[in-house]
Amino acid sequence: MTSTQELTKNQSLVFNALARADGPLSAYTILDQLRGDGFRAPLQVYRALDKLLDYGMIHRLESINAFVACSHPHEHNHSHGMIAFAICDKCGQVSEFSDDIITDRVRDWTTSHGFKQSKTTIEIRGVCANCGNA
Amino acid sequence: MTSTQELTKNQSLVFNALARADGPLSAYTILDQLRGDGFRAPLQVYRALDKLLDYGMIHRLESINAFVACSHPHEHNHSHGMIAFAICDKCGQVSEFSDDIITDRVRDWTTSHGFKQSKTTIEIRGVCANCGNA
DNA sequence: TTTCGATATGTGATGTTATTACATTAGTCA
DNA sequence: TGACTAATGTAATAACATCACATATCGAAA
Ligand SMILES: [Zn+2]
Ligand SMILES: [Zn+2]
Ligand SMILES: [Zn+2]
Ligand SMILES: [Zn+2]
Repeated sequence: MTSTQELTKNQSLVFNALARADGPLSAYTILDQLRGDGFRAPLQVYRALDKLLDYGMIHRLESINAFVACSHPHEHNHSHGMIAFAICDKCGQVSEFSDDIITDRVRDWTTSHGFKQSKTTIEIRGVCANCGNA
Repeated sequence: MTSTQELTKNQSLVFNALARADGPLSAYTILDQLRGDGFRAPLQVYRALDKLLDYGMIHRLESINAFVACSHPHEHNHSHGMIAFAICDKCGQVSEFSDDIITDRVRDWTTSHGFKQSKTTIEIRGVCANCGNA
């Protein structure tokens, strides 16, 4: 499930929309982009997004209700640590990175508190280097 | 601005609704709870929430579209580091903590990338110790 | 005290994001 | 074939959030 080839038609269409975008897209923006391909209802987008999230090919940005293609295209599912996103509020660009020490600190807290973590969101909002130099 | 006394009527009503709740509440849940106090429209809630967020008295949980009273009632605005939330998907309980090392690591990344951070979200979803022992 | 500006409020309409419910279609495997 | 699972199509609805405009409240300046 880590190759674009095995995707269904709708999943491919949604993934390609995200992959060619230069930033995150909302589900309804994707829907509008794919009307020419036969998309008519939000569920067609959301169902594909759910699968792509499962496969680790895209990420959901909780703080802006949008989705972005994973920037590590050949290592889906991020078997390494948890992922952080830096989101520019000016231009919308998203930088994805992971940090082992943050991963460790979060795991330390959860284990010491008996908390079984399933998914962790780290989103840094601000202004990127390009936009800050304006 | 760090005392409940200086709040307006609507702000007090919304804050008290969150303070007496045992977990996060959505804006519309708050609205329903306050209909008896004269609330009729979402904006009455959202405007109060915005102010309370400004004052640091409440937090917004991005991953569940809900709001929670700050669990550090006497140190609003968290002049210390950034805050992380552990959210139990079973019972809804939220634990709030901050970690200087995580704060440092995030700041290291942002400064080295010229990214001016304004607000950082860290939300850990999972199952708390109580619910995990079921 | 009157005037003014800033803040807060009331209300309806609208915009945006996500899910429910049900019917249909397409592939898989006895 | 039949039975099963996954994927899809569609309409309706739910859940979350903001816009636009009118009104009210309060404190400082004149
Ligand atoms: Zn990724
Ligand atoms: Zn930017
Ligand atoms: Zn707090
Ligand atoms: Zn729990």
